[in-house]
Amino acid sequence: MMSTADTNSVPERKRGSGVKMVYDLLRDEILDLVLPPGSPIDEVQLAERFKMSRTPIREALVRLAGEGLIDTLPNRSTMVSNIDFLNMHTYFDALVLMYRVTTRLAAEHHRLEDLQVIHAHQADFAKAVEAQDALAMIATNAALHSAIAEAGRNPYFTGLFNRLLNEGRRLLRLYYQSYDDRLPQRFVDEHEDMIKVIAARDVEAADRLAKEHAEQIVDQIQKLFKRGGHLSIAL
Amino acid sequence: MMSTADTNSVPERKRGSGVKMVYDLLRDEILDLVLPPGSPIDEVQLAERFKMSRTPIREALVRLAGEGLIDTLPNRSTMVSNIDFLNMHTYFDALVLMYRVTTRLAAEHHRLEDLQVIHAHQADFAKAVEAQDALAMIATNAALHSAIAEAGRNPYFTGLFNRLLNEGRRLLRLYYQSYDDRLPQRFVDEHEDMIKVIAARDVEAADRLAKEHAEQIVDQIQKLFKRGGHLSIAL
DNA sequence: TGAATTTTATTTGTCGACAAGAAATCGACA
DNA sequence: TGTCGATTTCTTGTCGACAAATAAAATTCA
Repeated sequence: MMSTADTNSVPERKRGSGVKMVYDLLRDEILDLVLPPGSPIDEVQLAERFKMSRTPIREALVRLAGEGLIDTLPNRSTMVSNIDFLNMHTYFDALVLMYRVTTRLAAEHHRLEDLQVIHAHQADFAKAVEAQDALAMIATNAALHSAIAEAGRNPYFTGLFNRLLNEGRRLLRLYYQSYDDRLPQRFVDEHEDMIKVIAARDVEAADRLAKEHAEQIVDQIQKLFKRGGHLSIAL
Repeated sequence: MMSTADTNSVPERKRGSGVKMVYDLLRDEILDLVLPPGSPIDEVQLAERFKMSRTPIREALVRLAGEGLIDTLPNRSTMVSNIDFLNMHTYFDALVLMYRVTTRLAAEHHRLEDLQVIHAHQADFAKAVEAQDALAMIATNAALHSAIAEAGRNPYFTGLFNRLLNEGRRLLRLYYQSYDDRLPQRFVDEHEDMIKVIAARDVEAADRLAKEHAEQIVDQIQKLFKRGGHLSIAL
């Protein structure tokens, strides 16, 4: 009865925290491509891994399915959902529009305290670029734009936009991975300009810069696809 | 071994159908205000009502919570979420934009078969208006705009838009209930015009008409709020 | 009487087990 | 040997029961 010595590390989780833990972790692993599209999700395996029953695992999976991050074959299996490369332009159309609308609204409705938050995120992004840390760039870039959206004070748009950023996070990850050092510096400057016009409450300029910023990103990614032909990801 | 004769009335549901049934029904009851905001949702009660375990009930509730239709107080209770009257203008901003963008895209990308579907929904809507059936008007109007969005062929926008339509369905219901007979005829005409310019692939006109259509609705609802002061709904 | 504290009650979160469904495996027959 | 059918296996969906957390009720004490 001694091998239980290490098993003593029973997590001792609190009551409602199990699902959130599983949800957050799976979500991150999916969005960071640790679990590439098509990876099978096994409930029992997860249950063992987290030392809990299948019930909370299941709840986390239902949530992930609700966000389209996993696909569930009835009675059969569940797996990480595919990245839809074919309809990718539709995603970018949506992303560009949301970039524009959130930035525009931020110029209209931001308050002073918002600018501080935005500046902080921008600093984080610049730091990530300088450190050439692709993963950090993704996270801080998303955080920055999310903060801008928050400043626009429209919960429907922010919810929408965050959802879109998440759905695209896997794509963006590919992008940042390929151009992992040189180009992002341009983003820092573009962000700087956007923040300036937001602070100046110049709505039209904000709209224009956001559009250019977004379309530049889209261009780069599409160039990437043309060059690479296809990507080193299991579909 | 025959007293099971009456027990024979077991629903005999199929395996995966329970959650969908509960989800659909609760969703409809919430959106149609049969369950007004604030109504408590009792798991055991639902379990008895549908003669099933709490597990599938719970899964349905998790989904509904994911769509924001119910709020869950940890360890305590779950209830139908409130309609946010304070930030309503933010909802309308989002709705107007989505009306515009989906209609515009429909003008750009629709195919012949889409028009038939759209026309069918428009006929349904006209019929509902003629019959002065408020509930049918809501359903058919949503179906029409949803079909237009589908014709735009951008799944991100259609998903977003449908979500928005659902979130606003409770509000729209109030609207249609008050102006339950005269005004909607105008919508029939406006819809007719919108469909015409979509068919003609006149993108700019589609955008303009959608904007006017949406803003007219918003105007009417806001007039309603000014007149009524507040609404006969338990917050 | 009123406030603080213990007790009870109700509802949720979690568990282990069982049954149904579908694919994979095996076997019979042509 | 190939095909069809039965069987096995493996995963999911559902169930009933228990434990934790919180609110309400009851009790104690000043």
